[in-house]
Amino acid sequence: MKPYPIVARWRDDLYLTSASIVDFQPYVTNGIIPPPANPLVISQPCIRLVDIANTGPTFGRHLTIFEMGGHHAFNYPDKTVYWKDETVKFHNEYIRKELGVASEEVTYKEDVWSGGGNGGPSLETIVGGLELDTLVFMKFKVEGEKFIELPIKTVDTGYGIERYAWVSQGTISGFHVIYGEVLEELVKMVGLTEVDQSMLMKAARFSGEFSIEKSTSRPLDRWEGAARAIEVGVQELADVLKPVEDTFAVLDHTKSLTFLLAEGVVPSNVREGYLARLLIRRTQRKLQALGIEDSLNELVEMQIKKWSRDFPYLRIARNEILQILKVEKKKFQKTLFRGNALVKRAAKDLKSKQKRKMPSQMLVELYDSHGLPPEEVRDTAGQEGIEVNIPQDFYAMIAERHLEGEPRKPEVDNDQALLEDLPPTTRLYYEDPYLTSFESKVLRVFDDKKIVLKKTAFYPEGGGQPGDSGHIKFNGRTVAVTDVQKVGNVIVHSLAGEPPQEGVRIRAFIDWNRRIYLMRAHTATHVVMGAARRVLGQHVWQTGTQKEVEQARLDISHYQRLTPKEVKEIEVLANEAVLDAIPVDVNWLPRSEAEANHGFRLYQGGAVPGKEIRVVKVGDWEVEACGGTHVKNTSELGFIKILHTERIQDGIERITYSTGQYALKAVQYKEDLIQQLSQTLNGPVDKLLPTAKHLLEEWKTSRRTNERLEKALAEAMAKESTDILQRDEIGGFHTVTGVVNWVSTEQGLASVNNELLKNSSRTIAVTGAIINNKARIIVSGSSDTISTGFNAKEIVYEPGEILGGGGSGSVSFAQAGGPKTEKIEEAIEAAKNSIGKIRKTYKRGSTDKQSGAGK
RNA sequence: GGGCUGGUAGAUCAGUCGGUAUGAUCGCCGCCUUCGCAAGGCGGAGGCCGCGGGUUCGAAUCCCGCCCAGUCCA
Repeated sequence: MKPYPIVARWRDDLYLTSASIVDFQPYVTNGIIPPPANPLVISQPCIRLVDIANTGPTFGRHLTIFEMGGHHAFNYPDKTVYWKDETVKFHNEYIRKELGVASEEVTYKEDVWSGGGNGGPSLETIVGGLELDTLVFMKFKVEGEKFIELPIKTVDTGYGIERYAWVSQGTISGFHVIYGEVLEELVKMVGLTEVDQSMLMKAARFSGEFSIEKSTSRPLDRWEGAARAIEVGVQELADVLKPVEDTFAVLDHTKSLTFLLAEGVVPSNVREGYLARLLIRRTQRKLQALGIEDSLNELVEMQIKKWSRDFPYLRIARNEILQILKVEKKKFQKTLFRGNALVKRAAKDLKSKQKRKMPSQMLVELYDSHGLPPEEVRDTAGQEGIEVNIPQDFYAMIAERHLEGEPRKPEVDNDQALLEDLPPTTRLYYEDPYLTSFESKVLRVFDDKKIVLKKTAFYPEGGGQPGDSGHIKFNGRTVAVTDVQKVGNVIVHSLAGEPPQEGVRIRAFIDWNRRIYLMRAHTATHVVMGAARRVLGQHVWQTGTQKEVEQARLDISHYQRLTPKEVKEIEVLANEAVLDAIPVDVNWLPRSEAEANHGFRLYQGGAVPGKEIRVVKVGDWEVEACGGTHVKNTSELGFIKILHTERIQDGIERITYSTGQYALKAVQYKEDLIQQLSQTLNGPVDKLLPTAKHLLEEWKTSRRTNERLEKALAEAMAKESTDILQRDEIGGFHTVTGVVNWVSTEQGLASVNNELLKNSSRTIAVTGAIINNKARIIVSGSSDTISTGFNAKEIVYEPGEILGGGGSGSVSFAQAGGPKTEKIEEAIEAAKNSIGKIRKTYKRGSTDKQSGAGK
């Protein structure tokens, strides 16, 4: 068999292909479709990120990307291909006769294997201390504690292809044999040639002990044994091994990235895109440690060159891969730049509080919210003299923050059991999507309002297309159909009135205007998808859709915000497809035939269940597996108008559009807006932009002018002795009080106060004004007043109450206000009275202090 | 899909208890200095405090919604 893609698009329970058997789950292993061959052999590229920390340290025992050789046999109750004994026999023959391994060097270790809901006996085979493969005999379905025997028993073998190569060639590390010339090139770039080769050779014999254990508290422990055995210091050994480990890891990660990006995985903060981002950032950090931080693209190019001999599609995707990496690297640099500035500020803040250590909670926060690895934080904070201890359970602390809020399970559909005895409903909407009315018999009535018909043209909700609505007629009555759902193979109609009896014949009518627009929306989605891929590239995949009558939306993977230019190009191309009047063909094909003819691009809408797949083909424009109803020809869409785009996640763009009359309506709506704008601004449509700019400029200028004028007036008022304001001597203060009726803003009134204080160092200013139909007064005092017991905040409480509001502020500056504008003079008088009482308060205050009563 | 940050001058960011944005640094403009440049000194311009609601006498600040950006987890 040819290998399957590395992104498991045909499954909704996995992002990536992690084993060769994944290719055949669940349809072959559950007996829904026959295997493409039986028995079969495959070498399947797989990605697993669970061992990412040890990829590098263990010299090749752990990898994130590897090929799993599998020979599989699917044993049916009536036909056995081969099982345990033959499998072991075949394996043993291969090892001994083909590879020439001596019998006594092969160890078989028996165990019980379970995973992914299946289980059975297994054998691990070990040669020269290295586990080479696992032979699994899947015969149980695992449900909790129970093992239930499966009708189809599958031989699931996994041969570690890279491990075979390593063992058979006896190189220092697995990476030497996997990457050959790419490794040599990288070693040159890093400058590792000066590394003590003999020490590396000696140490390699102990590389099985080098794995990073989560519990290890001291980072050098894992090299302890090797260092003792070859009689060097552990630090000396670590200095040699650290860059070697990083070099190995970089080789592995860049290969993983090459395969992931080639299959259209776009780096993102969600789903498999996040895995790609994780790999890029990890690789980038290692490249930095090795001192070759600018060589990511160069390395990936080398990987493309090497692996496209076996996987030619890598070469086709070359330009897109490199472009995506470039964009992603820039994003990472920006994040780091921003983050390090943040760490520096945090460190300075800690220093100012006389703290020398960074609390671990801060470290967690920096990683979780800002993506800063703890090591990076330690380095940056260290430069500011702040000590950072990375807790042993750092990542557990992160995990803890994400524990709350388990994803809620979808509600269990109880209807299914109720309807199990019914035959599958005949789906007239597939036979003729243009059928608007039909006759049928009522097979089942339940829940007082739900009915099942023998056959129906009502489309049940699915694939982002809402269910149809309409009505049924029987016994001279008419009842509306409000919702249509698929339950198993049966279609359930919800009614808005009293349902017919079981067995009654009814006549049904579909709300056709609604349905035809849902069909247009659905076909338009395929057309826009095809256009988007042509404009943006092969990495564009559909990640979700929703169709409505007036508009539909399509979410696609893309690594950058869509530019208005790209959106226009997509719109133009989509409408070209409409003008070209492309026929839409629908065919039911066996799963393997559909995959063979059209590739895994079929699964745009996610995994599709079933033995046969409904393939919707819009000429050469777009082919997708799809269960929706479609128009016969793209010309029926009339016109596609993209309404807007948004970024719903990093790496996912949402495009919203309308078809036909609704598209026209959208254009007309925008035209109306422009007309209204033109009337409001009193300018011709084609001069709207300069008019608006001009207006905005003018507004800004006049606002500034106003501010300046108010300030100048305030200054003038403070200097001149006008009779607007009243000047008194109260309780030893100069007071300036009164209503300033020409100010229009809080700032204006404040600057008047500010200017008044400049008269002397013992001035108290109380000014009021009507601002926005509310009374407002400000009380402030100049420098000496505060030390003599003046507190603006206290003065302002009473006036605030008088005005029907409140007041507060600081010791030297306070504001009060309220809706009772007619009482503004009264409020100012109250403030003056309070000022008169200050001295008393002050004296009493000091008396209290002497008597020791405190406040 | 869920969690967590952030959005204030051209850039990076302060802004405490809701009460005048005397905002800071860099950059920009002018002047001084110089044959000229850089550096330095002095002065200046530059803000719908992301958008829309709400609470309040009063919101950059509190509450709700939206938009934009970042990040972690599955």
